Amino acid sequence: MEPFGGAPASSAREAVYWRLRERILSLELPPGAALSEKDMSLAFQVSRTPVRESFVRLAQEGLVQVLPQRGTFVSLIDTEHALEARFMREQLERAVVRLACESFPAESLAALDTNLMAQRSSLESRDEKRMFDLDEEFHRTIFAGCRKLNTWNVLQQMKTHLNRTRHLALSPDRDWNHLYDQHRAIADAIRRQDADEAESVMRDHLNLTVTDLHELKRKHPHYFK
Amino acid sequence: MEPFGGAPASSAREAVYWRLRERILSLELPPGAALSEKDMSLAFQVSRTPVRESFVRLAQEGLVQVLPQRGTFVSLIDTEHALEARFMREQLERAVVRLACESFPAESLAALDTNLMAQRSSLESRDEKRMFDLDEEFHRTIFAGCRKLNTWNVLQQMKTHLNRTRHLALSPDRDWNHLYDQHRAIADAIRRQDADEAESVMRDHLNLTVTDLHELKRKHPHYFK
DNA sequence: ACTACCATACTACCATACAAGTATGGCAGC
DNA sequence: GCTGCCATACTTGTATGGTAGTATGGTAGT
Repeated sequence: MEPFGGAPASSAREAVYWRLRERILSLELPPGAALSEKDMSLAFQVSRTPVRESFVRLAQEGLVQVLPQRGTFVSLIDTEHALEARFMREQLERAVVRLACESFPAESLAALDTNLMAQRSSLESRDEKRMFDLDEEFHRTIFAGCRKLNTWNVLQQMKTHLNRTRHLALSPDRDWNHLYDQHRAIADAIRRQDADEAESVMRDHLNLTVTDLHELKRKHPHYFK
Repeated sequence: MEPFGGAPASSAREAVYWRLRERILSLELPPGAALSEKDMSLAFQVSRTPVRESFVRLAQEGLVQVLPQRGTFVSLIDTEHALEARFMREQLERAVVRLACESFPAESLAALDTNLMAQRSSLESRDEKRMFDLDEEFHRTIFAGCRKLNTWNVLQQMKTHLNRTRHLALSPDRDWNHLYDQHRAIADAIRRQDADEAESVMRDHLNLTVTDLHELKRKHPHYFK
């Protein structure tokens, strides 16, 4: 089997789930699009059963909406939900970086330094994709050092709605240099155990990348709830 | 159909899901217990399909663990996960109550007052169950007034692991009088827009009800991971 | 007594058939 | 032309049979 490639699949259900999730988050399947168990089972060359079970998972994450006897649709982007995801992230990142200033394992601090060097490198080579991944990894490392990885994972799941808006954003070319400087400042503050400074920089850092959701909603009204 | 009652069910899948969830959270199905599609379908008088789909949902919530070709088991309580749920709740409640002090609709404030009166009433009648529900409702009202209901719902889901420990706890008879006083103090602080006071009381309030998870783990080692 | 093997009885996974509710297009009647 | 009804082609929901992998207990061989 496995007529399609590139998905981390141990079973047909997992394969379908991850493929659908990827297509939804990338807007390849836009909000409001009709999915159908039959069509998907044909497209993925599996029976309706694993497709249905993927729908159950996606519905629980709020990525699709199942209307009994009517159809299954990619859910519209919930602006309120996305805004609250942003709120939760800011509050929790600020709290965690304060924790990091109280106690942070040396190896995690070293990981931050290694990450920063890699950031500098990809900054020079203008590798935006890599810069983006290193950004995520940087923040994740802080959570890991505070033994708050479950919290990080919850945030990741909350961000799904927000992630879909990224592909809509006018992509105002983030100022990666500034982001890098802030990352350095955060790592330094953790090393100096300066909680106030760390939290302050983190707050500014997170508010630097916000996109105007209401403007996006105005530009793409049919994608939003 | 519907040979069992008391479950909010529009479909067999929903019915099985809620019934199972309830039994897991109440420890009627203890951590580690083996479930099986066949047994559950017999017990609930439905086919294996809705049972399987319930398992998918429960697995995504972390309440059960599906081992392919081996079995499905009620997951052990993850102490780390429960502790982080507590952490997230404290941080977010503190942040939200600060928000409430900046701006809070009059009707929500009235709802808090009404709730407090009901608390006083159930305090005198020693109605612990009702007191517990009013406690939840009080906190939920604060989130609602700040338009952070999604955040509240995320917290509720995070708390599932923590909820299972409540039935294990030696139930040291909460000091409902003290909790009531704190609720009053929080509502007053919101009314006076005193953010520092509100956050401070909220912090103490949340830390009042913590149970020692590590001691529970020592007493019931086979229930924990 | 101990070990390796194998039949058997499980398990979850998947495909398929059937049931039941819903939207839609055409047609009869007005 | 317009309205109401109904056949039909959808949709998801449920039941069931077969497949493949896994744990287990008994047995033959050492």
